[in-house]
Amino acid sequence: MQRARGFGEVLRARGLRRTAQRELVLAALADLGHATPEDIAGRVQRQAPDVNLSTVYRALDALVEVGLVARGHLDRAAASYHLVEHADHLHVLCEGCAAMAEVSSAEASALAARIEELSGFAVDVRHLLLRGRCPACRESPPGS
Amino acid sequence: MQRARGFGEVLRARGLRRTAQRELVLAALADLGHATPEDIAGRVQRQAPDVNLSTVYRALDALVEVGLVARGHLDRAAASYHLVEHADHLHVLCEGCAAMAEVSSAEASALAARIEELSGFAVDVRHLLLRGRCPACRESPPGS
DNA sequence: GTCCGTGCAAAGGTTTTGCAACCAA
DNA sequence: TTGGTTGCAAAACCTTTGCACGGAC
Repeated sequence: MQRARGFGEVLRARGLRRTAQRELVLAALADLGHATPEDIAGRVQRQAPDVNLSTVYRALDALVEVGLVARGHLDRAAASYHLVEHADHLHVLCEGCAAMAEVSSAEASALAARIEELSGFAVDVRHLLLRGRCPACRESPPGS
Repeated sequence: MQRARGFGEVLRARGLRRTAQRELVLAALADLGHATPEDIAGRVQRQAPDVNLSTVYRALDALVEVGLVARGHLDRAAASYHLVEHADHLHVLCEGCAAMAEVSSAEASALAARIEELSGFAVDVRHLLLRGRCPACRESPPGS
């Protein structure tokens, strides 16, 4: 697992520690792509049943803080996490059926540049989650 | 208040009713711009103290359903709502200091067109919420 | 009169926190 | 040894739901 290289240093540089639980969370994310904390906990617990859900939350916070993991919001209820290195594409979630499409984040770089020009804000388009309707659901609008 | 014109019809067309509470929620959103359900309830309760928070949630659901209000997510904890008619610009939230910039949503139309071309998904860029760092916070990165 | 909407209170689901034991450095 | 990390359980938090009453149409 090459990804683990550097992992310890990144954490230590912020006074955080490398632990088995945090590695398992990272491995689960590599497996799952996008996942909620509960998904991740389920995956982690297949290897280490004693890992607590709150540990997963804390591990995710730590990993987001050091920049290895990004957080998104799929819906009102549950947060969604994914590896930053997996985020070379932006995601489009269908509001009708929850299907997900992926588009190269390069497509958004022009927008990011324009926003920076206009507002001075640096936008990170690698972690962009857009909402829309997939081809199938476009034919059956929300208020039907 | 011109906005209220048509409000009743829009609701009735879906078998919903025009009520004082729903008008107050709409007025609160017009006042506040972006707001969480709790913000809205607070604003509404200045005029009508008996309006319950759960009524605000239900009113927001109804208004989202008829297309007058849009829902976003500012952070993990609380949902954010705003008037659709107020959504002719996309929002950029600073992850450092929570400052918000607004950019014409026309800037994103090229991206939306490209995504549709690539994936078939219709993306609604009027309600886009981006995350980034404002000019001031860019100088003090998250892990400092 | 009918049926939707409301207030209240209770439940639901997600996330956070306090604390003692544990472990990485 | 030191101080961050974990598991457990309880709490906090946001949101939804059941029910009887009230109001829109």
